Amino acid sequence: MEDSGARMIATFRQRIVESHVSASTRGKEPARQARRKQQRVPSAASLSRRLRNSERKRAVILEAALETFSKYGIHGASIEQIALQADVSKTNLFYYFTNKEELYVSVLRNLLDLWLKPLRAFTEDQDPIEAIRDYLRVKLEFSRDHPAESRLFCMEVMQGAPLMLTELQQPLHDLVENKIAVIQTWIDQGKLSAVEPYHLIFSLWATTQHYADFRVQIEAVAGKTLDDPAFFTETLKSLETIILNGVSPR
Amino acid sequence: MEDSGARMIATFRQRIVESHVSASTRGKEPARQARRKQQRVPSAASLSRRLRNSERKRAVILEAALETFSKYGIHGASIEQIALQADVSKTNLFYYFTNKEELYVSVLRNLLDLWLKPLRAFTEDQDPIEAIRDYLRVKLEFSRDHPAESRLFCMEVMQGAPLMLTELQQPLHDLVENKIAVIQTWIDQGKLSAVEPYHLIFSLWATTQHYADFRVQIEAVAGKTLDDPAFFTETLKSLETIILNGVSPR
DNA sequence: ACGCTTTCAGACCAAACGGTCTGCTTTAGA
DNA sequence: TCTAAAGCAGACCGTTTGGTCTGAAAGCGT
Repeated sequence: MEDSGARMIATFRQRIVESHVSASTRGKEPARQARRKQQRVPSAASLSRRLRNSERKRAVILEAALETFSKYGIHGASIEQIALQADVSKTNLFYYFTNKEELYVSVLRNLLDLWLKPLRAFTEDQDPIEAIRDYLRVKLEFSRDHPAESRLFCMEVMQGAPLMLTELQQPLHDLVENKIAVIQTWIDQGKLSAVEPYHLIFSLWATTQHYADFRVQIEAVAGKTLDDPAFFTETLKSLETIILNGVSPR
Repeated sequence: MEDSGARMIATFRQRIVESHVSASTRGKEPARQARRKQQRVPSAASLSRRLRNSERKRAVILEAALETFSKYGIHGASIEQIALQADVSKTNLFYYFTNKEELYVSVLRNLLDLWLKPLRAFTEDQDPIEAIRDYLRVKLEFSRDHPAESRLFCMEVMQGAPLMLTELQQPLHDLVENKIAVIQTWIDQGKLSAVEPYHLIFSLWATTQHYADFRVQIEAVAGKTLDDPAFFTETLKSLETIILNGVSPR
Protein backbone atom coordinates (compact mmCIF):
# COMPACT_ATOMS: atom_id res chain seq x y z
CA MET A 1 0.00 0.00 0.00
CA GLU A 2 2.61 2.53 1.01
CA ASP A 3 4.55 2.23 -2.22
CA SER A 4 1.57 1.73 -4.45
CA GLY A 5 2.62 4.77 -6.43
CA ALA A 6 6.06 3.44 -7.20
CA ARG A 7 4.77 -0.01 -7.89
CA MET A 8 2.22 1.34 -10.29
CA ILE A 9 4.87 3.26 -12.12
CA ALA A 10 6.94 0.14 -12.50
CA THR A 11 3.93 -1.72 -13.82
CA PHE A 12 3.23 1.07 -16.25
CA ARG A 13 6.76 1.11 -17.61
CA GLN A 14 6.61 -2.55 -18.25
CA ARG A 15 3.30 -2.23 -20.00
CA ILE A 16 4.63 0.49 -22.24
CA VAL A 17 7.24 -1.84 -23.61
CA GLU A 18 4.75 -4.63 -24.07
CA SER A 19 2.23 -2.45 -25.80
CA HIS A 20 4.83 -1.17 -28.20
CA VAL A 21 5.03 -4.59 -29.68
CA SER A 22 1.60 -5.96 -29.19
CA ALA A 23 -0.29 -2.91 -30.36
CA SER A 24 1.12 -2.92 -33.83
CA THR A 25 0.85 -6.65 -34.37
CA ARG A 26 -2.53 -7.05 -32.75
CA GLY A 27 -4.86 -9.27 -34.68
CA LYS A 28 -2.08 -10.91 -36.60
CA GLU A 29 -0.35 -12.35 -33.60
CA PRO A 30 -2.29 -15.60 -33.22
CA ALA A 31 -1.50 -16.31 -36.86
CA ARG A 32 2.20 -16.69 -36.18
CA GLN A 33 1.68 -19.59 -33.88
CA ALA A 34 -0.50 -22.55 -34.80
CA ARG A 35 0.29 -22.30 -38.47
CA ARG A 36 1.18 -25.75 -39.68
CA LYS A 37 -2.28 -27.25 -39.98
CA GLN A 38 -3.59 -24.99 -42.69
CA GLN A 39 -2.21 -22.15 -44.72
CA ARG A 40 -5.03 -19.68 -44.44
CA VAL A 41 -3.78 -16.59 -46.16
CA PRO A 42 -6.49 -13.96 -46.28
CA SER A 43 -6.77 -11.86 -49.37
CA ALA A 44 -5.10 -8.48 -49.22
CA ALA A 45 -8.44 -6.74 -49.70
CA SER A 46 -10.26 -8.42 -46.85
CA LEU A 47 -7.29 -8.09 -44.58
CA SER A 48 -6.97 -4.40 -45.16
CA ARG A 49 -10.71 -3.96 -44.73
CA ARG A 50 -10.58 -5.77 -41.43
CA LEU A 51 -7.60 -3.74 -40.37
CA ARG A 52 -9.33 -0.55 -41.31
CA ASN A 53 -12.36 -1.49 -39.27
CA SER A 54 -10.20 -2.50 -36.39
CA GLU A 55 -8.20 0.67 -36.55
CA ARG A 56 -11.31 2.78 -36.78
CA LYS A 57 -12.72 1.18 -33.69
CA ARG A 58 -9.48 1.61 -31.85
CA ALA A 59 -9.54 5.25 -32.81
CA VAL A 60 -13.08 5.67 -31.53
CA ILE A 61 -12.14 4.15 -28.21
CA LEU A 62 -9.01 6.25 -27.97
CA GLU A 63 -11.00 9.37 -28.62
CA ALA A 64 -13.51 8.49 -25.93
CA ALA A 65 -10.70 7.63 -23.56
CA LEU A 66 -8.98 10.93 -24.19
CA GLU A 67 -12.17 12.83 -23.52
CA THR A 68 -12.96 10.94 -20.36
CA PHE A 69 -9.46 10.75 -18.93
CA SER A 70 -8.95 14.44 -19.48
CA LYS A 71 -12.15 15.21 -17.63
CA TYR A 72 -11.86 12.93 -14.64
CA GLY A 73 -8.23 11.87 -14.54
CA ILE A 74 -6.96 8.36 -14.97
CA HIS A 75 -8.38 7.16 -11.68
CA GLY A 76 -11.59 9.11 -11.86
CA ALA A 77 -12.49 7.70 -15.25
CA SER A 78 -13.87 4.19 -15.31
CA ILE A 79 -13.48 1.79 -18.17
CA GLU A 80 -17.21 1.37 -18.33
CA GLN A 81 -17.67 5.11 -18.70
CA ILE A 82 -15.20 5.17 -21.57
CA ALA A 83 -16.78 2.14 -23.22
CA LEU A 84 -20.16 3.79 -22.94
CA GLN A 85 -18.88 6.99 -24.49
CA ALA A 86 -17.25 5.04 -27.30
CA ASP A 87 -20.46 3.08 -27.71
CA VAL A 88 -18.83 -0.31 -27.26
CA SER A 89 -19.14 -2.87 -24.53
CA LYS A 90 -16.59 -3.09 -21.78
CA THR A 91 -15.59 -6.53 -23.00
CA ASN A 92 -15.14 -5.19 -26.46
CA LEU A 93 -12.90 -2.46 -25.19
CA PHE A 94 -10.76 -5.02 -23.44
CA TYR A 95 -10.54 -6.86 -26.71
CA TYR A 96 -8.65 -3.94 -28.19
CA PHE A 97 -6.68 -2.85 -25.14
CA THR A 98 -5.32 -5.31 -22.66
CA ASN A 99 -5.93 -3.10 -19.67
CA LYS A 100 -6.60 0.41 -18.47
CA GLU A 101 -2.98 1.40 -18.38
CA GLU A 102 -2.31 0.36 -21.92
CA LEU A 103 -5.31 2.36 -23.03
CA TYR A 104 -4.09 5.33 -21.08
CA VAL A 105 -0.58 5.04 -22.40
CA SER A 106 -1.85 4.74 -25.94
CA VAL A 107 -3.74 7.96 -25.51
CA LEU A 108 -0.66 9.63 -24.11
CA ARG A 109 1.54 8.42 -26.91
CA ASN A 110 -0.72 9.94 -29.54
CA LEU A 111 -0.69 13.09 -27.50
CA LEU A 112 3.01 13.55 -27.20
CA ASP A 113 3.56 13.53 -30.94
CA LEU A 114 0.88 16.10 -31.42
CA TRP A 115 2.18 18.21 -28.59
CA LEU A 116 5.78 18.26 -29.75
CA LYS A 117 5.17 18.90 -33.41
CA PRO A 118 4.90 22.69 -33.38
CA LEU A 119 8.27 23.14 -31.74
CA ARG A 120 10.02 21.23 -34.50
CA ALA A 121 9.10 24.03 -36.89
CA PHE A 122 11.56 26.38 -35.19
CA THR A 123 14.56 26.75 -37.50
CA GLU A 124 17.50 29.06 -37.53
CA ASP A 125 16.88 30.57 -40.93
CA GLN A 126 13.56 32.05 -39.88
CA ASP A 127 13.08 35.51 -38.62
CA PRO A 128 12.84 34.99 -34.86
CA ILE A 129 9.96 37.39 -34.37
CA GLU A 130 8.00 35.68 -37.08
CA ALA A 131 8.92 32.25 -35.78
CA ILE A 132 7.75 33.08 -32.30
CA ARG A 133 4.62 34.73 -33.61
CA ASP A 134 3.83 31.60 -35.60
CA TYR A 135 4.54 29.40 -32.65
CA LEU A 136 2.21 31.39 -30.43
CA ARG A 137 -0.53 31.11 -33.01
CA VAL A 138 -0.10 27.39 -33.56
CA LYS A 139 0.04 26.64 -29.86
CA LEU A 140 -2.99 28.76 -29.18
CA GLU A 141 -4.83 26.98 -31.94
CA PHE A 142 -3.83 23.75 -30.29
CA SER A 143 -5.31 24.99 -27.03
CA ARG A 144 -8.49 25.89 -28.84
CA ASP A 145 -8.81 22.77 -30.98
CA HIS A 146 -7.39 20.17 -28.63
CA PRO A 147 -8.23 21.23 -25.11
CA ALA A 148 -8.65 17.66 -23.94
CA GLU A 149 -5.18 16.77 -25.15
CA SER A 150 -3.74 19.80 -23.48
CA ARG A 151 -5.40 19.06 -20.18
CA LEU A 152 -4.48 15.41 -20.14
CA PHE A 153 -0.89 16.26 -20.92
CA CYS A 154 -0.88 18.78 -18.11
CA MET A 155 -2.39 16.29 -15.70
CA GLU A 156 0.09 13.63 -16.54
CA VAL A 157 3.08 15.92 -16.18
CA MET A 158 1.72 17.34 -12.97
CA GLN A 159 1.46 13.93 -11.39
CA GLY A 160 5.09 13.37 -12.15
CA ALA A 161 4.53 11.88 -15.59
CA PRO A 162 4.91 8.35 -14.26
CA LEU A 163 4.26 6.95 -17.71
CA MET A 164 5.73 9.49 -20.01
CA LEU A 165 8.84 10.27 -18.09
CA THR A 166 11.10 8.01 -20.08
CA GLU A 167 9.56 9.04 -23.34
CA LEU A 168 9.48 12.63 -22.28
CA GLN A 169 12.96 13.00 -20.97
CA GLN A 170 15.11 12.01 -23.88
CA PRO A 171 13.23 13.22 -26.95
CA LEU A 172 11.95 16.37 -25.31
CA HIS A 173 15.30 17.19 -23.84
CA ASP A 174 17.02 16.70 -27.18
CA LEU A 175 14.47 18.68 -29.08
CA VAL A 176 14.54 21.56 -26.65
CA GLU A 177 18.32 21.52 -26.52
CA ASN A 178 18.27 21.89 -30.25
CA LYS A 179 15.86 24.79 -30.19
CA ILE A 180 17.75 26.46 -27.39
CA ALA A 181 20.72 26.59 -29.73
CA VAL A 182 18.58 28.17 -32.41
CA ILE A 183 17.34 30.83 -30.05
CA GLN A 184 20.82 31.47 -28.75
CA THR A 185 22.00 32.04 -32.29
CA TRP A 186 19.29 34.60 -32.80
CA ILE A 187 20.34 36.34 -29.64
CA ASP A 188 23.99 36.32 -30.66
CA GLN A 189 23.00 37.86 -33.95
CA GLY A 190 21.21 40.62 -32.08
CA LYS A 191 17.86 39.61 -33.49
CA LEU A 192 16.49 38.88 -30.06
CA SER A 193 17.05 40.55 -26.73
CA ALA A 194 19.21 38.70 -24.28
CA VAL A 195 16.85 36.33 -22.55
CA GLU A 196 17.55 32.87 -21.25
CA PRO A 197 16.23 30.62 -24.06
CA TYR A 198 14.85 28.03 -21.63
CA HIS A 199 12.56 30.52 -20.05
CA LEU A 200 11.40 31.94 -23.32
CA ILE A 201 10.25 28.49 -24.33
CA PHE A 202 8.64 27.89 -20.96
CA SER A 203 6.82 31.19 -21.22
CA LEU A 204 5.51 30.33 -24.64
CA TRP A 205 4.29 26.98 -23.43
CA ALA A 206 2.81 28.34 -20.24
CA THR A 207 0.90 31.24 -21.67
CA THR A 208 -0.65 29.37 -24.55
CA GLN A 209 -1.55 26.21 -22.67
CA HIS A 210 -3.04 28.24 -19.90
CA TYR A 211 -6.03 29.06 -22.07
CA ALA A 212 -6.88 25.39 -22.44
CA ASP A 213 -5.95 24.12 -19.00
CA PHE A 214 -7.50 26.95 -17.02
CA ARG A 215 -10.40 27.35 -19.36
CA VAL A 216 -13.04 27.44 -16.64
CA GLN A 217 -11.10 30.00 -14.67
CA ILE A 218 -10.74 32.15 -17.74
CA GLU A 219 -14.39 31.76 -18.47
CA ALA A 220 -15.21 32.69 -14.89
CA VAL A 221 -13.07 35.80 -15.12
CA ALA A 222 -13.39 36.98 -18.70
CA GLY A 223 -16.64 35.28 -19.61
CA LYS A 224 -15.21 34.03 -22.88
CA THR A 225 -13.17 31.17 -24.26
CA LEU A 226 -10.95 30.62 -27.26
CA ASP A 227 -13.96 29.25 -29.10
CA ASP A 228 -15.06 32.82 -29.46
CA PRO A 229 -13.14 33.99 -32.55
CA ALA A 230 -12.91 37.55 -31.32
CA PHE A 231 -11.50 36.40 -28.02
CA PHE A 232 -9.04 34.17 -29.83
CA THR A 233 -7.55 36.98 -31.90
CA GLU A 234 -7.60 39.31 -28.93
CA THR A 235 -5.70 36.73 -26.92
CA LEU A 236 -3.18 36.14 -29.64
CA LYS A 237 -2.62 39.84 -30.09
CA SER A 238 -2.14 40.35 -26.38
CA LEU A 239 0.35 37.53 -26.09
CA GLU A 240 2.22 38.92 -29.04
CA THR A 241 2.29 42.32 -27.46
CA ILE A 242 3.53 41.04 -24.15
CA ILE A 243 6.03 38.45 -25.26
CA LEU A 244 7.19 39.71 -28.62
CA ASN A 245 7.74 43.17 -27.26
CA GLY A 246 9.55 41.61 -24.38
CA VAL A 247 12.00 39.77 -26.53
CA SER A 248 12.46 42.23 -29.35
CA PRO A 249 15.79 43.99 -29.19
CA ARG A 250 15.33 47.58 -28.22
CA MET B 1 -23.66 5.85 -14.19
CA GLU B 2 -23.84 8.08 -17.19
CA ASP B 3 -24.30 11.25 -15.17
CA SER B 4 -22.09 10.25 -12.30
CA GLY B 5 -20.05 13.40 -12.84
CA ALA B 6 -22.97 15.71 -12.49
CA ARG B 7 -24.37 13.80 -9.59
CA MET B 8 -21.09 13.97 -7.80
CA ILE B 9 -20.88 17.68 -8.31
CA ALA B 10 -24.30 18.11 -6.82
CA THR B 11 -23.30 16.03 -3.85
CA PHE B 12 -20.17 18.07 -3.43
CA ARG B 13 -22.02 21.37 -3.50
CA GLN B 14 -24.31 20.18 -0.81
CA ARG B 15 -21.42 19.03 1.30
CA ILE B 16 -19.71 22.36 1.00
CA VAL B 17 -22.64 24.05 2.62
CA GLU B 18 -22.82 21.47 5.34
CA SER B 19 -19.16 21.61 6.13
CA HIS B 20 -19.24 25.35 6.40
CA VAL B 21 -21.35 24.99 9.47
CA SER B 22 -20.21 21.76 10.94
CA ALA B 23 -16.50 22.37 10.61
CA SER B 24 -16.45 25.38 12.85
CA THR B 25 -18.67 23.91 15.52
CA ARG B 26 -17.14 20.46 15.52
CA GLY B 27 -16.63 19.03 18.94
CA LYS B 28 -19.09 21.36 20.54
CA GLU B 29 -22.06 20.20 18.59
CA PRO B 30 -23.14 17.25 20.71
CA ALA B 31 -23.24 19.63 23.67
CA ARG B 32 -26.20 21.50 22.29
CA GLN B 33 -28.40 18.51 22.46
CA ALA B 34 -28.70 16.32 25.54
CA ARG B 35 -28.14 19.19 27.89
CA ARG B 36 -30.75 19.08 30.60
CA LYS B 37 -29.39 16.22 32.68
CA GLN B 38 -26.16 17.86 33.77
CA GLN B 39 -24.50 21.17 33.17
CA ARG B 40 -21.02 20.06 32.33
CA VAL B 41 -19.29 23.24 31.28
CA PRO B 42 -15.61 22.63 30.65
CA SER B 43 -13.18 25.24 31.83
CA ALA B 44 -11.95 27.67 29.26
CA ALA B 45 -8.41 26.43 29.68
CA SER B 46 -9.08 22.79 29.06
CA LEU B 47 -11.44 23.56 26.27
CA SER B 48 -8.91 25.65 24.47
CA ARG B 49 -6.25 23.05 25.04
CA ARG B 50 -8.50 20.40 23.57
CA LEU B 51 -9.36 22.65 20.72
CA ARG B 52 -5.72 23.35 20.07
CA ASN B 53 -4.95 19.64 19.96
CA SER B 54 -7.91 19.04 17.77
CA GLU B 55 -6.95 21.81 15.43
CA ARG B 56 -3.39 20.62 15.26
CA LYS B 57 -4.50 17.16 14.29
CA ARG B 58 -6.85 18.54 11.71
CA ALA B 59 -3.97 20.53 10.31
CA VAL B 60 -1.77 17.45 10.13
CA ILE B 61 -4.44 15.57 8.25
CA LEU B 62 -5.07 18.48 5.93
CA GLU B 63 -1.39 18.70 5.16
CA ALA B 64 -1.20 15.01 4.37
CA ALA B 65 -4.33 15.26 2.28
CA LEU B 66 -2.94 18.16 0.32
CA GLU B 67 0.24 16.30 -0.38
CA THR B 68 -1.50 13.12 -1.42
CA PHE B 69 -4.33 14.69 -3.39
CA SER B 70 -1.90 16.84 -5.31
CA LYS B 71 0.15 13.82 -6.23
CA TYR B 72 -2.54 11.36 -7.22
CA GLY B 73 -5.66 13.44 -7.71
CA ILE B 74 -8.81 13.17 -5.70
CA HIS B 75 -9.73 9.76 -7.05
CA GLY B 76 -6.20 8.40 -7.14
CA ALA B 77 -5.61 9.16 -3.50
CA SER B 78 -7.17 6.83 -0.99
CA ILE B 79 -8.25 7.80 2.47
CA GLU B 80 -6.08 5.08 3.91
CA GLN B 81 -3.05 6.49 2.11
CA ILE B 82 -3.76 9.93 3.54
CA ALA B 83 -4.35 8.56 7.01
CA LEU B 84 -1.09 6.68 6.80
CA GLN B 85 0.79 9.78 5.72
CA ALA B 86 -0.79 11.79 8.52
CA ASP B 87 0.04 8.97 10.91
CA VAL B 88 -3.52 8.52 12.10
CA SER B 89 -5.94 5.67 11.64
CA LYS B 90 -8.57 5.76 8.98
CA THR B 91 -11.24 5.80 11.65
CA ASN B 92 -9.56 8.67 13.34
CA LEU B 93 -9.49 10.61 10.12
CA PHE B 94 -13.20 10.08 9.72
CA TYR B 95 -13.63 11.41 13.20
CA TYR B 96 -12.35 14.76 12.02
CA PHE B 97 -13.80 14.79 8.51
CA THR B 98 -17.15 13.32 7.71
CA ASN B 99 -16.10 12.04 4.31
CA LYS B 100 -13.59 12.26 1.53
CA GLU B 101 -15.27 15.15 -0.18
CA GLU B 102 -15.36 17.28 2.90
CA LEU B 103 -11.67 16.63 3.42
CA TYR B 104 -10.95 17.54 -0.15
CA VAL B 105 -13.05 20.67 -0.02
CA SER B 106 -11.37 21.72 3.20
CA VAL B 107 -8.02 21.43 1.52
CA LEU B 108 -9.26 23.46 -1.40
CA ARG B 109 -10.70 26.16 0.78
CA ASN B 110 -7.40 26.73 2.51
CA LEU B 111 -5.81 26.82 -0.89
CA LEU B 112 -7.98 29.43 -2.47
CA ASP B 113 -7.26 32.00 0.20
CA LEU B 114 -3.56 31.44 -0.17
CA TRP B 115 -3.76 31.52 -3.93
CA LEU B 116 -5.72 34.77 -4.14
CA LYS B 117 -3.80 36.74 -1.58
CA PRO B 118 -0.97 38.06 -3.76
CA LEU B 119 -3.32 39.65 -6.26
CA ARG B 120 -4.96 41.75 -3.56
CA ALA B 121 -1.71 43.62 -3.15
CA PHE B 122 -2.15 45.30 -6.53
CA THR B 123 -3.16 48.90 -5.90
CA GLU B 124 -3.43 51.91 -8.10
CA ASP B 125 -0.97 54.09 -6.23
CA GLN B 126 1.92 51.72 -6.91
CA ASP B 127 4.28 52.03 -9.76
CA PRO B 128 2.98 49.45 -12.22
CA ILE B 129 6.36 48.10 -13.15
CA GLU B 130 7.24 47.63 -9.52
CA ALA B 131 3.86 46.13 -8.76
CA ILE B 132 4.18 43.60 -11.52
CA ARG B 133 7.74 42.83 -10.57
CA ASP B 134 6.65 42.20 -7.01
CA TYR B 135 3.78 40.08 -8.15
CA LEU B 136 6.04 37.95 -10.30
CA ARG B 137 8.36 37.41 -7.39
CA VAL B 138 5.64 36.55 -4.90
CA LYS B 139 3.94 34.17 -7.31
CA LEU B 140 7.19 32.49 -8.16
CA GLU B 141 7.94 32.11 -4.49
CA PHE B 142 4.54 30.54 -4.13
CA SER B 143 5.40 28.09 -6.87
CA ARG B 144 8.62 27.27 -5.10
CA ASP B 145 7.28 27.04 -1.57
CA HIS B 146 3.83 25.62 -2.23
CA PRO B 147 4.10 23.40 -5.26
CA ALA B 148 1.51 20.98 -3.93
CA GLU B 149 -1.02 23.76 -3.51
CA SER B 150 -0.29 25.02 -6.97
CA ARG B 151 -0.72 21.63 -8.53
CA LEU B 152 -3.90 20.78 -6.69
CA PHE B 153 -5.39 24.10 -7.64
CA CYS B 154 -4.46 23.47 -11.25
CA MET B 155 -5.95 20.00 -11.16
CA GLU B 156 -9.18 21.16 -9.69
CA VAL B 157 -9.61 23.97 -12.18
CA MET B 158 -8.68 21.70 -15.05
CA GLN B 159 -11.38 19.24 -14.15
CA GLY B 160 -13.89 22.01 -14.31
CA ALA B 161 -13.57 23.03 -10.67
CA PRO B 162 -16.69 21.09 -9.72
CA LEU B 163 -16.23 22.08 -6.11
CA MET B 164 -14.72 25.48 -6.30
CA LEU B 165 -16.76 26.87 -9.12
CA THR B 166 -19.23 28.71 -6.94
CA GLU B 167 -16.53 29.95 -4.64
CA LEU B 168 -14.27 30.71 -7.53
CA GLN B 169 -16.64 32.55 -9.77
CA GLN B 170 -17.88 35.38 -7.63
CA PRO B 171 -14.89 36.35 -5.49
CA LEU B 172 -12.34 35.75 -8.19
CA HIS B 173 -14.36 37.56 -10.77
CA ASP B 174 -14.84 40.53 -8.48
CA LEU B 175 -11.23 40.66 -7.46
CA VAL B 176 -9.99 40.43 -11.00
CA GLU B 177 -12.51 42.99 -12.19
CA ASN B 178 -11.12 45.31 -9.60
CA LYS B 179 -7.53 44.74 -10.64
CA ILE B 180 -8.41 45.07 -14.29
CA ALA B 181 -9.55 48.58 -13.47
CA VAL B 182 -6.27 49.30 -11.74
CA ILE B 183 -4.29 48.12 -14.72
CA GLN B 184 -6.49 50.06 -17.10
CA THR B 185 -5.82 53.18 -15.11
CA TRP B 186 -2.10 52.60 -15.43
CA ILE B 187 -2.49 52.19 -19.15
CA ASP B 188 -4.58 55.32 -19.45
CA GLN B 189 -1.89 57.19 -17.60
CA GLY B 190 0.65 55.94 -20.09
CA LYS B 191 2.53 54.03 -17.45
CA LEU B 192 1.92 50.74 -19.20
CA SER B 193 1.75 49.84 -22.85
CA ALA B 194 -1.68 49.17 -24.26
CA VAL B 195 -2.31 45.55 -23.46
CA GLU B 196 -5.59 43.88 -22.61
CA PRO B 197 -5.47 43.73 -18.80
CA TYR B 198 -7.10 40.28 -18.68
CA HIS B 199 -4.35 38.75 -20.66
CA LEU B 200 -1.64 40.42 -18.70
CA ILE B 201 -3.02 38.83 -15.56
CA PHE B 202 -3.38 35.48 -17.27
CA SER B 203 0.19 35.67 -18.49
CA LEU B 204 1.45 36.42 -15.02
CA TRP B 205 -0.47 33.50 -13.59
CA ALA B 206 0.50 31.13 -16.35
CA THR B 207 4.20 31.80 -16.44
CA THR B 208 4.73 31.66 -12.71
CA GLN B 209 2.56 28.65 -11.98
CA HIS B 210 4.13 26.78 -14.83
CA TYR B 211 7.26 26.29 -12.79
CA ALA B 212 5.34 24.44 -10.11
CA ASP B 213 2.83 22.56 -12.23
CA PHE B 214 5.25 21.45 -14.92
CA ARG B 215 8.09 20.93 -12.55
CA VAL B 216 9.05 17.52 -13.87
CA GLN B 217 9.02 18.76 -17.41
CA ILE B 218 11.20 21.67 -16.48
CA GLU B 219 13.50 19.37 -14.64
CA ALA B 220 13.64 17.07 -17.66
CA VAL B 221 14.50 19.96 -19.92
CA ALA B 222 16.59 22.28 -17.82
CA GLY B 223 17.79 19.86 -15.19
CA LYS B 224 16.95 22.30 -12.41
CA THR B 225 14.02 23.39 -10.28
CA LEU B 226 13.08 26.50 -8.36
CA ASP B 227 14.60 24.93 -5.28
CA ASP B 228 17.94 25.80 -6.78
CA PRO B 229 18.41 29.44 -5.71
CA ALA B 230 20.42 30.31 -8.80
CA PHE B 231 17.72 28.90 -11.01
CA PHE B 232 15.10 30.79 -9.08
CA THR B 233 16.72 34.18 -9.60
CA GLU B 234 17.50 33.32 -13.19
CA THR B 235 13.87 32.45 -13.76
CA LEU B 236 12.64 35.59 -12.11
CA LYS B 237 15.01 37.72 -14.11
CA SER B 238 13.94 36.07 -17.35
CA LEU B 239 10.27 36.54 -16.64
CA GLU B 240 10.91 40.15 -15.77
CA THR B 241 12.77 40.63 -19.01
CA ILE B 242 10.08 39.04 -21.09
CA ILE B 243 6.99 40.41 -19.47
CA LEU B 244 8.12 43.70 -18.03
CA ASN B 245 9.78 44.69 -21.27
CA GLY B 246 6.65 43.62 -23.04
CA VAL B 247 4.40 45.88 -21.05
CA SER B 248 6.68 48.84 -20.52
CA PRO B 249 5.66 51.79 -22.66
CA ARG B 250 8.18 52.36 -25.39
C1' DA C 1 -21.51 -25.63 -47.12
C1' DC C 2 -17.75 -26.24 -43.86
C1' DG C 3 -14.50 -24.76 -40.49
C1' DC C 4 -11.35 -21.57 -38.52
C1' DT C 5 -10.58 -17.05 -36.89
C1' DT C 6 -12.05 -12.62 -35.36
C1' DT C 7 -15.27 -10.02 -32.89
C1' DC C 8 -18.13 -9.25 -29.23
C1' DA C 9 -21.58 -9.69 -25.11
C1' DG C 10 -23.30 -11.23 -20.37
C1' DA C 11 -22.32 -13.30 -16.24
C1' DC C 12 -19.06 -13.44 -13.03
C1' DC C 13 -14.99 -12.56 -9.74
C1' DA C 14 -11.69 -10.59 -6.53
C1' DA C 15 -9.65 -6.59 -4.78
C1' DA C 16 -9.87 -1.88 -3.37
C1' DC C 17 -12.08 1.48 -1.08
C1' DG C 18 -15.28 4.67 1.24
C1' DG C 19 -17.61 4.51 5.16
C1' DT C 20 -19.93 2.42 9.63
C1' DC C 21 -20.42 -0.07 14.05
C1' DT C 22 -18.92 -1.49 18.39
C1' DG C 23 -16.49 -0.81 22.03
C1' DC C 24 -12.21 0.45 24.50
C1' DT C 25 -9.23 4.25 26.45
C1' DT C 26 -8.34 8.86 27.91
C1' DT C 27 -9.71 13.34 29.55
C1' DA C 28 -11.63 16.37 32.72
C1' DG C 29 -15.65 18.27 35.40
C1' DA C 30 -17.99 17.27 39.71
C1' DT D 1 -13.12 8.97 42.74
C1' DC D 2 -16.94 8.69 39.73
C1' DT D 3 -18.88 9.64 35.30
C1' DA D 4 -20.00 11.62 30.88
C1' DA D 5 -18.02 12.95 26.86
C1' DA D 6 -14.16 13.05 23.54
C1' DG D 7 -10.89 10.50 21.07
C1' DC D 8 -9.65 6.57 18.86
C1' DA D 9 -8.91 1.61 16.86
C1' DG D 10 -10.25 -3.01 14.69
C1' DA D 11 -13.48 -5.58 12.55
C1' DC D 12 -16.77 -5.27 9.31
C1' DC D 13 -19.87 -4.05 5.19
C1' DG D 14 -21.71 -2.72 0.57
C1' DT D 15 -20.44 -0.85 -3.67
C1' DT D 16 -17.54 0.11 -7.35
C1' DT D 17 -14.47 -1.39 -10.67
C1' DG D 18 -10.71 -3.46 -13.31
C1' DG D 19 -10.49 -7.56 -15.40
C1' DT D 20 -11.78 -12.73 -16.77
C1' DC D 21 -14.49 -16.69 -18.48
C1' DT D 22 -17.67 -18.81 -21.40
C1' DG D 23 -19.64 -18.99 -25.35
C1' DA D 24 -22.20 -17.26 -29.20
C1' DA D 25 -22.42 -14.65 -33.71
C1' DA D 26 -20.07 -12.85 -37.87
C1' DG D 27 -16.42 -12.86 -41.35
C1' DC D 28 -13.87 -15.24 -44.57
C1' DG D 29 -10.95 -18.73 -47.05
C1' DT D 30 -11.65 -23.18 -49.12
